[in-house]
Amino acid sequence: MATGRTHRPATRSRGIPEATVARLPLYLRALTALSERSVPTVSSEELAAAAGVNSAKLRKDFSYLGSYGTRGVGYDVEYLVYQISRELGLTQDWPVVIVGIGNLGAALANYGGFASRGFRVAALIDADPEMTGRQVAGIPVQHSDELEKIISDNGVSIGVITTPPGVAQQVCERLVAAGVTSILNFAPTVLSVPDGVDVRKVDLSIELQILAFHEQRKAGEEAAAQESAVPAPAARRVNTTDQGPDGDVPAVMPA
Amino acid sequence: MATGRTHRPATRSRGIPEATVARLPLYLRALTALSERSVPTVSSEELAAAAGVNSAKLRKDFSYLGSYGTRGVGYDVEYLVYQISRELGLTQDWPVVIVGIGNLGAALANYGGFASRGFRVAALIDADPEMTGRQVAGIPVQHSDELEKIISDNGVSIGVITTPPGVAQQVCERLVAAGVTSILNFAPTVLSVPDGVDVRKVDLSIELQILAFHEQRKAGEEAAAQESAVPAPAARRVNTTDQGPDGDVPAVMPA
DNA sequence: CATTGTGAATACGTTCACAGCG
DNA sequence: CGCTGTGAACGTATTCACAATG
Repeated sequence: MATGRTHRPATRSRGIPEATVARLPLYLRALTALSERSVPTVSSEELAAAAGVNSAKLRKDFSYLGSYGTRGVGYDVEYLVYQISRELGLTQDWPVVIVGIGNLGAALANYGGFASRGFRVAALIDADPEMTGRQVAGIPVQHSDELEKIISDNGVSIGVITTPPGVAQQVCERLVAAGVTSILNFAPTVLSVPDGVDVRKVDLSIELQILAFHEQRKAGEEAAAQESAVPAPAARRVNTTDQGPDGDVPAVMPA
Repeated sequence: MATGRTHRPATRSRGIPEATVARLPLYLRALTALSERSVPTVSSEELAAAAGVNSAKLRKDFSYLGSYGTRGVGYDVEYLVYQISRELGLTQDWPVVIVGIGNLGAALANYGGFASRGFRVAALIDADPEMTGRQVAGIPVQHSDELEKIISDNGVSIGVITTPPGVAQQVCERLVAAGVTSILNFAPTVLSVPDGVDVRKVDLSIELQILAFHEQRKAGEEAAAQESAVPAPAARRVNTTDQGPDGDVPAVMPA
């Protein structure tokens, strides 16, 4: 078992850069909105603004898909929607299982944007017999004993893990053994999966910590800004390493 | 208003690379687990395995923080926990508000990993008068009329948006106007924020689409692999891509 | 002639490989 | 002697800037 690698590293494939792939859904969302407003064409500049990127990046991204634009004009909205959908594999149906129907699992089951775009919640699975048989978002919760059967009966290849961290690895292994090859992990754990299985993680706590880092830095800069009377043009002093008197002993807090 | 930039681009600062910052929480989590098991020291190799990265990357990351290891031995667990916590700004308390107490907001409010690590849910805010006054995770839900007052009374600088996409931008603007400078956005929208405000987004739909892309590619590779006579080892039935001879016109689906 | 598509330049991130050191 | 810390090499991503073109 390889340790939680996320993507095939070497595989040259047909080579759409990973960073580009990660932005395609963003473009698609912006394009879908335009499509709904019946906008026929859009320039790279406009679309980029709607997607929150810059236009050079967007054009480069699209260049990996092929030449779908018209010089002097822009891109045909419907056509691009289709091309990106196809590239992302959204023209087919993806049955998905959610394992762990606590607050978060239930929230995801109810999430509307799930059902759209070719993703279909094929089953909700929970280990708690209390949950079994209940309906969440109109879908019955099934017991985890059924996991393997559900996966194979429905041809599920994408699994979502919303269990407590303690059982996530174990659930992951069962999913993979049953045939799942893509996992979206909401549990705060590093999952180990065999080669060929993709894992993506969503981790609230990590996101907050990253924000805290930048927040702290901002505070440092402000403090520095006060120091000079004349507004220093670019006197960025940055939270210089001195963290007060001296870093003596920790004050560790629990996980 | 700048369009949803996520981080200061130019700012040279003291330069811990963004990629490194994003991994620090991962190291911290692994270290905390070791600390709980009273492991005194750990090598870069071991810690890297626990965090799901390779050891060269980990050592390089730590080198940006300073030289906290001992050659021939490894890293002192407690000391590293402290140094990373400090670097991330987790030695201080971060009051956080969650706006939009639907399924997801409630899930986050209940999320345990939230309260640990210096983050404290200072308030839950919802626009629905029905919700107001109810308790979620032991915290009373307050009406969004109070938003500005709550932010300033509690010195909140981090806001979490779990509203429907339609109101996310508007909520974002109120948060920013009230003094929030870091936003974690769960709504599937691009947020526009002024310079100096950080936005991070968590987007289920995007993650699934990225997985679908790779999943689709795997299917394609298999098909190719079949061409050779030898029985493909893991003949996973994969919902094969070909949606007909050629993609003629779209079949656009709603957002 | 506005806008795409893309080489070339730059910036950022990862990995290698080994000198330095406890 | 084992493991860290880090320059140098490599690879990936972003941005620039402009020639190509409908």
